[in-house]
Amino acid sequence: MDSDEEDWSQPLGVNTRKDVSPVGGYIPSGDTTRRKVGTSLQIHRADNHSRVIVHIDIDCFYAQVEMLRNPELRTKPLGIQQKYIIVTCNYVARERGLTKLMLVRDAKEKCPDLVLVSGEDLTHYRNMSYKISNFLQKYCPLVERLGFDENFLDITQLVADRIRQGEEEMTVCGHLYGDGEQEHSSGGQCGCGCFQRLVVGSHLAGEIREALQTELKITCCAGVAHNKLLSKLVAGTYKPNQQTTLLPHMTARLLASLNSVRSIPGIGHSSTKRLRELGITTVSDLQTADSSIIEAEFGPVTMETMKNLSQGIDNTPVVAFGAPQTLSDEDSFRKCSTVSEARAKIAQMLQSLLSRLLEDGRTPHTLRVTVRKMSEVNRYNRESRQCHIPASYFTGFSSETVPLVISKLECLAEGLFLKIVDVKQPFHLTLINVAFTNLSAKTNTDIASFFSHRPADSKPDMMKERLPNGLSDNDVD
DNA sequence: TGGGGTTAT
DNA sequence: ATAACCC
Repeated sequence: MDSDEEDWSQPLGVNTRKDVSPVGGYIPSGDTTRRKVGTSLQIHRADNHSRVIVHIDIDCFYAQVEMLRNPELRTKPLGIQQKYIIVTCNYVARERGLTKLMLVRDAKEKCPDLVLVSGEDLTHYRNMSYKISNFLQKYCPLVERLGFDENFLDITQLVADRIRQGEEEMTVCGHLYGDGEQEHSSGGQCGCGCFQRLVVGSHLAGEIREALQTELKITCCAGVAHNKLLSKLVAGTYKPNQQTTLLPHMTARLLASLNSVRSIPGIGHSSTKRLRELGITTVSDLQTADSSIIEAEFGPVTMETMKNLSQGIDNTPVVAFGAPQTLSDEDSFRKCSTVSEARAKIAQMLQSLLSRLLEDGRTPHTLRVTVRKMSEVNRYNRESRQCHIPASYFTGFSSETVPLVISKLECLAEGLFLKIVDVKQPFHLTLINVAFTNLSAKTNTDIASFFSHRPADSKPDMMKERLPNGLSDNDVD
């Protein structure tokens, strides 16, 4: 009966090792087994087909949110504008040749009747984004967010349950990657049961997408595969509002369809540049490149990760999302060159951040200010300073005390700002970011009021308020 | 390009 | 504090 069942919760294969990403949050990697063969070290990468992963990619997310807010926009070409670019647009606009991250000028030229909606305030998008992730979590406990509009679901357990209940599907729900091409080569059976798992997974994905459509009025694309990398890559095969399933034997085909190593999630701008200097530009280049050449440039861990990615191997787990670790607000502009200007922008951002904090319920223990300075050469240069926020700032935090808290935080933020910018010299800023981090678990208001209603002298020494006193509160963490 | 996020060093 | 990475 259960002979086909596998223990998916335990790492499979031998010599399982959790690789540490060299940098960034998303460089997946696979398990490897090293074997001495003569004098050379052969590396065998183990592909793991035991999981079923779904990647959910909301169609032109910001545009969908705005069309829900104002249904009249549905039939019109719609662009979501941030500063002078269209960050995304609906499909009516795409049929007119508009693309993501297009300059407003170019977009208006292509499509004079384009309707523009400002998307600089992310409040509605953020709210809908969490609505969607929480909705998905009701179906599948293991949901990982990637940005505001993408989610990974590990539905391995759900699939196993269905198969145990006797479900036997013969055809996929939605598209099958590579279907319609010649050489089906034995129908893709791999002998480990992954075919049945992925087919059942495609039906679960279909049901989840259907529910998302009827209950939240949101359409999306989905990719179903045996790991995160492939589920994400295959999700975009048919757009919009469609889903695609990849069987392991078509992996090479999917990877061959990519133009550049840059198309692999996890290989970003910097790695692409460094690979190019090694003469590696295509995924095929990376697959066949000499491992020692890559290792010399990136080190052994990243080399293995990249080699694995180039072959569609990715054993990184889906990590359940939680409350965000950062609450930030930023604004970019052509020029900010006076302290009062900066002060006003920072005050504005603190305002909106505090309402978000109020909703969140947690209290931050660190404040960070980041600035982008104008530079002749178009460099990526941001500088930041952070400081501790005394816990007293947020004791008894409520909508009534917001103005008080803001004024204190403005002082902290200005202190940080002055550490980055020498305001005695002329300066030219193009961006300011204010962030709260180090968010503590929901602070129990009862505990706070318990202490604040006692006579001051009955407080334990450590709980006594330390009012802002010179620089003591402005010390770096 | 913008207004967010994450993790690693 | 910065530098990667993701959207």
